[in-house]
Amino acid sequence: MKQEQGDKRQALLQAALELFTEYGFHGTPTAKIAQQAGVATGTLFHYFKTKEELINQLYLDIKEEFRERQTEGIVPELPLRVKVRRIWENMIRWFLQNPTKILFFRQFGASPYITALTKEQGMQHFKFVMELFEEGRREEIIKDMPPDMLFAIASGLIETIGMYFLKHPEQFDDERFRDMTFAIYWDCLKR
Amino acid sequence: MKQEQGDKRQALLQAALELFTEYGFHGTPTAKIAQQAGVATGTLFHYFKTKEELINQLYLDIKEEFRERQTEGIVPELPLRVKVRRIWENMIRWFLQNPTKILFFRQFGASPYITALTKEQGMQHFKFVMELFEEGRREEIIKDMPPDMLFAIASGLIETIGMYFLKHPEQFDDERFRDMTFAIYWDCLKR
Amino acid sequence: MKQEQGDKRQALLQAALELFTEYGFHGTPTAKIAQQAGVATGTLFHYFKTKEELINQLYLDIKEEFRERQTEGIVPELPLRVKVRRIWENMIRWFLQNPTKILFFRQFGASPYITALTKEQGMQHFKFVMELFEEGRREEIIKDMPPDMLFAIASGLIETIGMYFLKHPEQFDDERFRDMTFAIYWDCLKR
Amino acid sequence: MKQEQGDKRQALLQAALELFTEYGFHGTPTAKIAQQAGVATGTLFHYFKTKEELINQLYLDIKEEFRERQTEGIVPELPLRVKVRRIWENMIRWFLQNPTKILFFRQFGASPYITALTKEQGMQHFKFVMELFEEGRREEIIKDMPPDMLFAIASGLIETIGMYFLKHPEQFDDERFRDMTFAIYWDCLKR
DNA sequence: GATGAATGAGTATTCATTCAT
DNA sequence: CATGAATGAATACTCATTCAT
Repeated sequence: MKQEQGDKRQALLQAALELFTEYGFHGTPTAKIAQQAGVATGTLFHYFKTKEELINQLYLDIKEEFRERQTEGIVPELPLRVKVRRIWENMIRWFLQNPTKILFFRQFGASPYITALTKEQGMQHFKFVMELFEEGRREEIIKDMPPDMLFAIASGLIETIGMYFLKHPEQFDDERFRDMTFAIYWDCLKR
Repeated sequence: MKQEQGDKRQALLQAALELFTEYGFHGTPTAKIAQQAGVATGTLFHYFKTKEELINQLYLDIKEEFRERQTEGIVPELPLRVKVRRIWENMIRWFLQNPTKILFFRQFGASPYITALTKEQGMQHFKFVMELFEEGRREEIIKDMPPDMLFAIASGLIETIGMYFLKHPEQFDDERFRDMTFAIYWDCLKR
Repeated sequence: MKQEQGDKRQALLQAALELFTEYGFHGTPTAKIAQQAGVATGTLFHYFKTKEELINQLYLDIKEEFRERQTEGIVPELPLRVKVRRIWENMIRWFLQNPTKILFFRQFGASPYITALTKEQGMQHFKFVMELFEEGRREEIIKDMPPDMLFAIASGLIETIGMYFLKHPEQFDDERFRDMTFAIYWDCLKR
Repeated sequence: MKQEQGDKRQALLQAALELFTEYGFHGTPTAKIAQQAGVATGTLFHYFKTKEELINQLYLDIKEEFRERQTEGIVPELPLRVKVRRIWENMIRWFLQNPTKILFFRQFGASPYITALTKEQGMQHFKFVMELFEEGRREEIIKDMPPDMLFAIASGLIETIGMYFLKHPEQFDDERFRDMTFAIYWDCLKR
């Protein structure tokens, strides 16, 4: 029984994620989230002060999970291009395994419900990649451009490619397509 | 007096655009749209059967305007790279002149309010560019990849770059930055 | 063309009758009445100051038509029972030929939309029958009871029988059923 | 405290009944029903999914109450005519004690708001009377006519008589009037 | 007379949130 | 901690009526 600590919280977040991506924030009443999570309506407000807090918490949780996955298998010794490729594959694979999560970002990344503070906190999760790019730039492997431009473009491109593979999952199993799309990504970044 | 034909409809669309990008669909009551457009609440429903129809109509209207601007100054004689560059600049410039319009797409492109039919109709507006890419691919100037992948990536990248310049408008006045960002775009596409 | 005088008024009343019996007063917008009558929305208000006036006018028009039909073929020489029978048949036949009209009364006879004044005016149309009953009472053919009780019961019973035949129109073609139901009616009235 | 179970539901039905008979369905906003019942506007929709459901529930509740009252004091040993008389008086008395309830049926029995299903369910409440009539018909006490005709006429007549006494309540205290009106009813039915 | 675009008050219903149990 | 009945502000949409043409 003790192992159920936080179970309800987690169930609420999961239910919210599924419903939000299918029906949108407004299309998803808190009562329905609670119902799908198998708890009473009041319980949601026990774990999250408001619906907005739930939304923002969900955003941060997903970002955090994303960050953890991103750097799996990365060791310092690897050459830059290999590191970038591995991170790239980590991200795309995570997208394909968690479609609702990337859809969540696509839909709500620009939503007024997500506060500026939350977005800023979410950004913290990408320090590692930004530093990697910066290193590449110093070594004249990566294009010489403002770091935030670089980051914006790289993130946007990954998301776009992820969305594409989400529609054509079978293509990702084909190494040629993986190489082709990574080539696009890399051509963008490299000098 | 006759010049006022459609004035109210236009005013409603404009008001909706501004309010939607600031407060979201749900955060914008129809009454507020009507008020800002300077018409009665009922009038909105005279022109658009539902709020959803207004939203979808707005989407299509903007896409159409976008399409018109996109191909300005393009003549058949120009070499492919020049055509692509010109279209690219047309698009970015239009973004900078119409920030609310690109924000509208960013926020609502994935919204469940925009119907699949509307999105499909919106796609029709990009035939010209798709054919241009196809031509480039046959001439072995542009990467050999599935056309929808190419299109998805190109559109995503343009939007990303547009969003970046929206945050740093002064950089777009500097030719070096324009060249640099177009180079990124072109590196993505070219063989 | 001159023969079309009043055509629109008549068309409006007819459209209103059909729509009211199908959807109720509230379920029938004036715009729909106008549309079905083939006139502009504003035109309705040219002929009837308000929707309520249209309703009340419709009520009176139908009552008047009913009154006209009621006494067809009645001549003073006939014995009382024969007169009553003939009136009875006139009424039932009119019901069967004008189902929407009797439905209109059933549905809206007690509606707050029909003003007291209208109902009183509608009553005037039944003087003839009331006098006939009174005469029968004096001649000790008809039960000795208060005239308004008699009239209420007789009217109620006719309507009930009319509604019954409306559901089973083929039975009215069978003389035995006509006799049977008239017998019920007459048993009510006669001493 | 537990005695308040269902109190709000009952209060809503009672308020609705009063307001509907006075102002009609359309003339009665749900907000007013809630207010008169002493509950919040949202509470109405907690107990009844829609206004229409409230209306139909009210219809069935009244029918059910009517049925319960109808057969009070009826024991099998009584002769048929006495049973019919007692039922008749039960019904008229109930009408006089519950004027809004009979008015409700008069006004809304034919309303499109009351669904066919509801009307059918309401019919179930009259099995007892229908069987009684059927028995009388077999014993050749009651006229030989189709059962639904008999039932329609008997119900219509009771309602008409009830409405009459509602307008002249003092007459019902006079035994002669009770006898007279029952005689009319019975003359209709008996052979 | 006839039109139909425009009006804006009115209404059913939803839903985030509270709180007594 | 958990419940779910109760709340009432908020909102999309309707519709009788007006009036400039």
